Amino acid sequence: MGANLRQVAERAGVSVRTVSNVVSGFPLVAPETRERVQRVLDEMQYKPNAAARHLRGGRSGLVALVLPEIASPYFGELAGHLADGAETYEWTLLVQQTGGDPSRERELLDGVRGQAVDGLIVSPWALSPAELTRRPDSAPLVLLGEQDAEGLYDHIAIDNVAAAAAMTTHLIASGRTRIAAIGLQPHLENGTAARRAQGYRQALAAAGIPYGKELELDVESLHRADGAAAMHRLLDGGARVDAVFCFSDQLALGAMHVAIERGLSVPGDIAVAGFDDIEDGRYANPALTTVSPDKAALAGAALSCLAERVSRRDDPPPARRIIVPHHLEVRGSAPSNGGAGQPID
Amino acid sequence: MGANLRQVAERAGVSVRTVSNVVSGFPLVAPETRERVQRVLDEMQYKPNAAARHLRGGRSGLVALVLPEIASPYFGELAGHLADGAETYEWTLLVQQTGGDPSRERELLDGVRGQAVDGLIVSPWALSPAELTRRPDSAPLVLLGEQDAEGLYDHIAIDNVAAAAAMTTHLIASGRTRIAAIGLQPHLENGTAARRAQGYRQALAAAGIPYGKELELDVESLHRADGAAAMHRLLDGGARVDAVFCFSDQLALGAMHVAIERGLSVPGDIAVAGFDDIEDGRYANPALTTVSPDKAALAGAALSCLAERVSRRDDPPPARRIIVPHHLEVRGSAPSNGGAGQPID
DNA sequence: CTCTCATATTGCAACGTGGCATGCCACGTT
DNA sequence: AACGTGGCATGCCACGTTGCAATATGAGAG
Repeated sequence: MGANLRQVAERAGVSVRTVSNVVSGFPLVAPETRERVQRVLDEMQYKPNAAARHLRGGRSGLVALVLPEIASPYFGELAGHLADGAETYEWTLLVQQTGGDPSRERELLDGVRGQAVDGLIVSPWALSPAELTRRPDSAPLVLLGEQDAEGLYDHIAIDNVAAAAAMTTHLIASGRTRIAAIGLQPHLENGTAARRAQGYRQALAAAGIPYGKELELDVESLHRADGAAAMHRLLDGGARVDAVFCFSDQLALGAMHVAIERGLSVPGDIAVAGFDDIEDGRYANPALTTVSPDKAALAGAALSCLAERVSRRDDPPPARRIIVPHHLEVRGSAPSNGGAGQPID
Repeated sequence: MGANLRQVAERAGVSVRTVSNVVSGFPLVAPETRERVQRVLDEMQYKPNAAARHLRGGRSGLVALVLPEIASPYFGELAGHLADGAETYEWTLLVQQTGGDPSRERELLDGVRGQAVDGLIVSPWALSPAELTRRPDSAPLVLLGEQDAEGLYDHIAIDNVAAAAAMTTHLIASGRTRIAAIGLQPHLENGTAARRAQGYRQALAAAGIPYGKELELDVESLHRADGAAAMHRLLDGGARVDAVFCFSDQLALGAMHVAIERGLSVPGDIAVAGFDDIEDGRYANPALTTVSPDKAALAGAALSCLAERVSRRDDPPPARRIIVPHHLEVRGSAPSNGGAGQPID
């Protein structure tokens, strides 16, 4: 077990307080005292007790990451950036999965581990803006993803409408006209899918291409299996289609798998585009064209926002809406130049 | 902020101790007192203070997961199982990435966040067994993956030798004879790659197929890019090859991507097999044949081992070696029946 | 030689909880 | 009536740390 301040103080022949001063770098300590105490600290391998510090100072050094599931590649990559970045602030990242369960989301928002965290980074799934407001005042919180909770919390996201429109425009420019969308989630209020759908429709409208229900497919969640199932529905439905824009890479990989399994050529018969730029997509066959959000920037902004909010708890700044850059990553599954064959019936 | 015991006690007209007794379910409390106190607790939304409990009781309710990187799909899926399972023990999972850096691994083993965790679940990368022993006595630890630290710590793993042999035998049975291996890591001492290589060679030897250096490819790490690079080296080397067994799914996906990019048919010209059964492989094109470890069992065993070790800190049980089941997941990239064309030169 | 000031060190208290020992009361027994 | 018993409630303390205020020491100025 590590030694505590009292034991070090005894051995060094000074008071506990002085040892504490040395440890915390308080300037008013005589150089020789500091040196002697430091030697004893090293000798006894003193490690500050986190529990005591937390109790005394109210800071735990923990930040909770609340998300639907860590096994999802997008969240995994994001968590990686967050865990790395957290070190800058001397924070440790703690993972809380909600599994998309609203009651669990609510519970975690109210208090993760008995308020023992300095802040929360939350990626909401099922909770509506209204429910987010019903939160008892506890640890600071930043939201990942655009929310309609404008003015209540900081939220960090890319411009989903613009990104979806850009991707749709890219598909149109490459010669596609029958572009389906997979990934609408009408039963959810978190707004992300709705925004992507909005960008998709905007771009179609701008190009004078009609859009409608038969090319818009709902999904329950964003797993590959959902994308696969949606693709089956789409192809079974008999609608003419020469491109599919999926609102996540996982959906896209599922959809593309089914397309190929059913004998279609990608991108020859049908182009496939995704959203998120997860590592899998880069090495898929063909490689997946996708919207690439700057995940490092997303993580960095979330952390710096949270840090500011933690340091100014008495005088909280107004909630901010931070837009992080994104770009299109054009790869084989939906290349720029045609590559399109005839739309299939 | 949440109310504390003292405030609740005042409001309820009892002592702090009695409130504490109610909270902790101590039996010697009169039913009516209990009820009254409980009502006040609910009213004031009392939430126990984790820092104080930790300081008093020495339990933090935190378990650290120490791994190379959370963004890696295998670890992401594992972390998901661990985070779910941790709830059974009222633990919260905390993520520490080492990035494969030995000094960082050492540092984290010595003390995560100032000993503030109840235990550690560690997936070592670069540390040798010898270095693992040089650990100051602190929080209990279980290792993921087979280690040569026999007798020192619990370690939970699948039988890597048997699994690799089984996959190699499967490839042989499907008619392949020139089977390359991608994923050896001679510079690492953690032993996992070495064990898989051992199983691979055993199976080849058992089938009377010679093996040698020109079909065994080293990698620096286990990313898709490493698999891709190795595949380029293999194909550029000009060796005849009709199958590739990669020691991780990520390597396999990278390798398969390159094979297809370079115009080979998978599995026609070359079969590809992986290891880990990550979700990506299931939806790859073609779907990836792989060794599937029972990740839920792995996570469950790690947690239950750790829990036992935590509860018996004074009387620690001997270190155990737990083998978790695995099975072959045969899919399109290396099917059972031939599908093999001629080996390429 | 004393007063002041800056530097250096210290003791006390408190953060919220739970273990321990003890106090108190009512009731039943001798 | 005195005593024992068991149910219930409470006060004190310690866990390790740090903020605050107070004190000790030495140097320099008047």
